Amino acid sequence: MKQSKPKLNSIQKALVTLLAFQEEPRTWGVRELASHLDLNPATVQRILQTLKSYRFVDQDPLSRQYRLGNIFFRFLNTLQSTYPVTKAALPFMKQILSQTQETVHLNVIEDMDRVCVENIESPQNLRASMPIGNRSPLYAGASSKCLLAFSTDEFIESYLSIKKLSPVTESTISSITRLRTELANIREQGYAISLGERTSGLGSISAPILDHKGVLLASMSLAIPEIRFQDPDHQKFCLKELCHAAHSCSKTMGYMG
Amino acid sequence: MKQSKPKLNSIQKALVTLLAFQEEPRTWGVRELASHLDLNPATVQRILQTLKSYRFVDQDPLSRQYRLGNIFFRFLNTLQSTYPVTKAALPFMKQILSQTQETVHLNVIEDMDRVCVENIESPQNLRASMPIGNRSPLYAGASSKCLLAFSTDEFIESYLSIKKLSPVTESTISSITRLRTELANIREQGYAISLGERTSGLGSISAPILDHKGVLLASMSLAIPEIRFQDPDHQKFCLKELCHAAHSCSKTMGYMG
DNA sequence: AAACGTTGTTTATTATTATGAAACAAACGT
DNA sequence: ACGTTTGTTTCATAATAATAAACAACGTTT
Repeated sequence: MKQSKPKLNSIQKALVTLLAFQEEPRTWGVRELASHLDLNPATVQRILQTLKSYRFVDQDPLSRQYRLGNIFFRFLNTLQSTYPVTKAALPFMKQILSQTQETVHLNVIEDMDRVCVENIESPQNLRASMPIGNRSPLYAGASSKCLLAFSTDEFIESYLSIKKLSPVTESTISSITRLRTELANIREQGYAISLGERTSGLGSISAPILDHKGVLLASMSLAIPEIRFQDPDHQKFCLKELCHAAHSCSKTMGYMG
Repeated sequence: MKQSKPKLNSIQKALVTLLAFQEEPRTWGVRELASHLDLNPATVQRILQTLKSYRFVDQDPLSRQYRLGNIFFRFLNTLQSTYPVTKAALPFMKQILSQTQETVHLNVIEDMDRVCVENIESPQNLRASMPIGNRSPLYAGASSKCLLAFSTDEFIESYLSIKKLSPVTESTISSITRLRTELANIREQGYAISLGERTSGLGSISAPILDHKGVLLASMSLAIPEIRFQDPDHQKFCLKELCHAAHSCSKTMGYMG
């Protein structure tokens, strides 16, 4: 439910309509969606028809309900070739996988959240999963904290002033002062570590990828099941390899630290 | 360059603008894009500003050029949870991976092309890659041919009447009559096999996933480097496991063959 | 340095365009 | 057979987007 009337133009209405499909329920009827967005059903109807004709949405012939069109799968291709980080990081990620045998993933900040933009899953039977598109708040998990820690001070401050630290699991950091010292630590040591902050039983190590100006581009991370995460030798090895790879990748992006 | 004036409304113009980012070059200036789409620069300017405010596009602060916004990464998440096939197929794909150690991928038809919607890469050093969003024509490669073979006759006919069989590699099928007999074969035996039709040195096996009405939902495929593909035992084993898994998945989707 | 040719962006007017209440049609549940 | 819901279409009206032209900010060339 949108509050009041912010007077959207037709394109904005179309985009808001598309965004609605990211929420639950992920299929909508015309009137249902119209009242959710506080728009006229006829308007939503016409918008959906237009979106449908360009395959941005699909309509189930039976239920007549609308859902997101799989044209979006195609944009993924474009994204990955448009963003230089992803392409640059992939070989390093493969290298880490073959060395550590753990799930590697790459994350960026998108609208004050962490979003996974690339991944390679561990071949082991017990492995962590981290699908592309996966999202979490910037205070939960190593990848998230690493991204936040290496952001600009302005961003960190605005983030901390806006966001409430609502716990994701029982291990999630819930105090702002604890988060601040944690971020300082991460900047100091150059990597982030967490266990079960986002998913219970899942450990994670993360290091930043920086560009020629030292500006944060992404975080490269390993997601490791707790049972292997708690083996000190394995953790130490993973940490060393990850930091090395992330640093090499940063150098590829022009960073000279 | 668009021909003539099909009189698009504003939403259509916005969608066409988004679609332009799938083409090369993948970053656009306002005037450049305007002349490409045969639209007024001011119009494109306003559209881009709107798209930018919703993060459907990003603007490079330095070059002022526009590129696709990584909000699209998020839609991927939604897609994969919206389409029941993807969710249903994943466990079977993992199973095949652990049995065959080869890259598994899932494909659907999108606007007369094959598009990869899910994948798990082989852990081996020599492995085939098949990223999500990857696209190919429906006549090149096992996954593509399998999708086409199990489509409706109407679709096949309209496809063959519209598309030209332009070779992707030197092994690509380039004769319509040969393609027809190939499709009949695939329907007969229930799976498709190819070697180097889309990528030289890459073999592929594919089987369809059907719903309760026997309608095609997707094709599940193995992508195998030629050196292992040409081991008859390995190929036979992969084929058996893939067909078994695809059939089990079809049953999950309600198919009773 | 000055003139030029590019950009991206803004402005103001006109006419096209989207809008929304109501009507319609089809499906479902009772 | 009824009422209720759905998706969809209609059409007069009002709001919106389109357009050409001007503006501002760079780079390059003269």
